[in-house]
Amino acid sequence: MDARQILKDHITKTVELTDAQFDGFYACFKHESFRKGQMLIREGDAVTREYFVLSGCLKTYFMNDELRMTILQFAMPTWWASDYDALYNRHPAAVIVDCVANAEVLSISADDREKICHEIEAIGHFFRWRTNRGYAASQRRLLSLMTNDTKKRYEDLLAQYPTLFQLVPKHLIASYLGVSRETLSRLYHSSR
Amino acid sequence: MDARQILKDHITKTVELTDAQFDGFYACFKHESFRKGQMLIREGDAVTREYFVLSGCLKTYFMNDELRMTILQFAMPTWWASDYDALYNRHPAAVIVDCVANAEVLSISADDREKICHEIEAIGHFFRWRTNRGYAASQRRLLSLMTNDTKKRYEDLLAQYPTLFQLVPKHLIASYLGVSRETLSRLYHSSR
DNA sequence: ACAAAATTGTGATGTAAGTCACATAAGACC
DNA sequence: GGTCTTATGTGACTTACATCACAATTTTGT
Repeated sequence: MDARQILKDHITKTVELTDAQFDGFYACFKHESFRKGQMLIREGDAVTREYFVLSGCLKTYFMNDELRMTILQFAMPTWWASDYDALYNRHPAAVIVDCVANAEVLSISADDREKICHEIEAIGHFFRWRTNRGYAASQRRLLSLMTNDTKKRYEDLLAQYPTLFQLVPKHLIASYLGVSRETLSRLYHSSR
Repeated sequence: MDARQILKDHITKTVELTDAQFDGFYACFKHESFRKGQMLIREGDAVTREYFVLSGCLKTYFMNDELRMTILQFAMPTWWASDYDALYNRHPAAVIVDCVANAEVLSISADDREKICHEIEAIGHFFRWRTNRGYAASQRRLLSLMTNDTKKRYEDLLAQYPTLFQLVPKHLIASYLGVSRETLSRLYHSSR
C-alpha cells in the first residue's frame, strides 16, 4: 500500500475529509527514509517536524548523564513520533528519536500543521484527538508502571506487540519496561 | 481575583483574544464548588466535562481491584482535570476525580469546547497547546519515575510544589510518588 | 467536648530486582 | 569467511523498598 493510502486510512478512522481536503493535507508532508541507527532528532536540536511511521520502527528515548537510556516509546507503523514538548514550545530537543528498523516515514512541520489546522477544521479536530490519545496512552503506561509488577508489564507488552520481540533487541525492551536486561532475560526464560 | 480574571490570565499567557472572543469563551463555563471528599467523576461515569481549578486542589486517581489507589495528578489552581480518555472517546470513566481541598472550579463540556474551538481559531490553538503540555508533563513524570530514585522524586516534588505538603495528607503524596507511606515517612524524617 | 476515624511514625523481616562478573552466541563489516 | 562488536544468558552478592504490626497523634463528626 502506498504512503498516501496509509495516511488516508489512518486519518479517516477519526474524521471525514473530502478528496480536496485530503490532497491539501497530504501536500504538507514530505516522504523520507531512514536506516537502522540513523537519528531523526538529536538531543539539543531545534525540533521543527513530527513523523508518521509508514513502515519499520522508531524509538524515542532519553539519555541521562550516565549515558543510561530510557525509552519512552516505540513507534510502529501508523504511530506518530517527535519531541512534542520541544516542537510545541520551541525548546531544544530533550529526547532523541532514532531508527530501530529501516523505516519509511511522512513528516510534517509544526508550522504547516498549525496552518492546515486553521484551514480545515476536521484536521484540527484530528490533531486534538490524536494528541489526546497520546496523552491517554502515556497515562496508561504510567499506571501500568506504578501498579503492575515487571512480569505483568512484560506479558502485557508481549500480548500487545508480539512482533516487537522479533523486531528489536531485548535490552531495548528491558529499557522500555524499566528493568535491567538481566532481569528481563531471567523473566523471559522462566516463563518458557 | 475573580474566576473570570483567573481564566483570562491563564489563557492569554498562550493566545491573544479580543474581549468579545473571551466573553464567548467564558460563557461556555459553569462555576462550581466542591468540598473536600466530594467526587467530580466516579469510575464508570459517562464523562461530559472537564474542570479548570480556581482554588483548592483536586486529584485524579485510579483504583485497582485490591482497592489500591494510584494518583495520576494533583490539580492545583490553573490546572485542568478530567478523564480525558473517557471524555474524548466517550468511554465510561476509568479514573476518579475528587476534591482534596475545598475547591472552586470552572467546568466546560466536551461539546461546547469542540464548538468554541471551531468558532474561534485561537481557542483551538490553546487547547491543542494545553493537551500537548499535559502530554509532555506526563512524559516527564514517566521519565522521572523511571530514571530517578525515590528520594530524588520526593525532593523534586517538594521543590516544585512546596505548598502541596501542607495541603494534602502524606499518604497521598506517597501514592503519587509510587512508594509506600512508610517509605515516604522515613525519607521525610531522614532529610530533616 | 468527646468518641471514632484517619493519619503518621517506627521497628522487624522478606523479597524482587539491581549490579558486577564472566561466558556464550549472534550480527556486522571488510 | 574470519574478525570485531553487539547482544544475550547466568551465577553471586547487595540493597532499596514493600509488608506487617502496633503505637502515637491528629482530625472530624455529632
